[in-house]
Amino acid sequence: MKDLKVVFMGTPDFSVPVLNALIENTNVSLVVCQPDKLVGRKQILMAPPIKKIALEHNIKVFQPVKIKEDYEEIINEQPDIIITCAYGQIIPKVLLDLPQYGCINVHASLLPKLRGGAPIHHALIDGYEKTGITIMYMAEGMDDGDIIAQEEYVIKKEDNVGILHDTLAKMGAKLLMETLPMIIQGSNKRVKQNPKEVTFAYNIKREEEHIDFHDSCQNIYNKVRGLNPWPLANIILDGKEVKVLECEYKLQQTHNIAQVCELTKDAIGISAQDGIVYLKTIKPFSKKIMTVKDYLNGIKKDELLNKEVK
RNA sequence: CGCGGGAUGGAGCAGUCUGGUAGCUCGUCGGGCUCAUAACCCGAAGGCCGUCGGUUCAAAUCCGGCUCCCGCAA
Repeated sequence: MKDLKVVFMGTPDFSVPVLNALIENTNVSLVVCQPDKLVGRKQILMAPPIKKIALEHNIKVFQPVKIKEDYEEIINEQPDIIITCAYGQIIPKVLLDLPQYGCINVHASLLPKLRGGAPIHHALIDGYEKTGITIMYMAEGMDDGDIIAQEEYVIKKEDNVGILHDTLAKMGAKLLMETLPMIIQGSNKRVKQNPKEVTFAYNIKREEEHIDFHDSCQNIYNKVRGLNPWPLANIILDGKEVKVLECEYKLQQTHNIAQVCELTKDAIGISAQDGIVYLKTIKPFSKKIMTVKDYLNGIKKDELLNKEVK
């Protein structure tokens, strides 16, 4: 496959293993990613992870603001195949029809489940038992193209976004490499998505990061791990925003929902709809991430008990 | 100059307004109690209070410069 001329389109860390695998096994002639972004308090211009990899390998980089209007450079490249993975923009039809082997996407879910930009987060937040990787042909709609191959991953209780992200990223690179030869030979499967099974995984909105303790323990637990390590679930504790990184829970009868109902040596217990959620690792306002054990060392416990949590 | 929070033994904090002995909850080490312990009791070590300068008889504390960390907004 060394002579296969590939245009790769991707942006964040998730697409790094895929790009690395492609660089190793094919001829990646152009990398397309989102423009550099201003990040942080100091508004430093940061290049996407994919761009750094490309530059290290002396591969051309193209960063159109709107791929919909600005795609000449890709057409001029005359790729045999276009491979995308978490690129972040809808690819125009002109490009979909361009390469002889088509446009292939690596998506982090078992399509047609979890179409959209945040499939890893939603797999956890929405309580899926399994998720995985889909290799697919791209179509004009969002993640609605025909499926070529899938690999399943059974979600473990202790998984969070960080673990799932890294696992699926590697799985995606591996599955793509296994599937690619078949695509070139034309021996691959091609299955339409069942419209009845479609679910969506839209990007996380700010208000979705907040925990409502009137919810069930299981849902709260899923939200906490489904937002860790980024962007983190938050609560208002004693009037200040606190981010929650890790928690446990115990199902039992509760009254006075959304109150600090129990303080142990290393956890803050908050009553939820069907039990108590124990905060284990948090990030208090303006502070660094710390265990609740450390946090409790620095406060007066009587003042926290029975406080309302929003 | 976008808005705000912060820096104090190894950890998390109080003390700063109102200048005058370095405090609290842990951890560590030693000893005791106990069948035993992450429990309890006794004891110890460990700090240039972020940094540089100023005011003062005296600065963690007041004034000014700087560095670094965190959240929001983008």
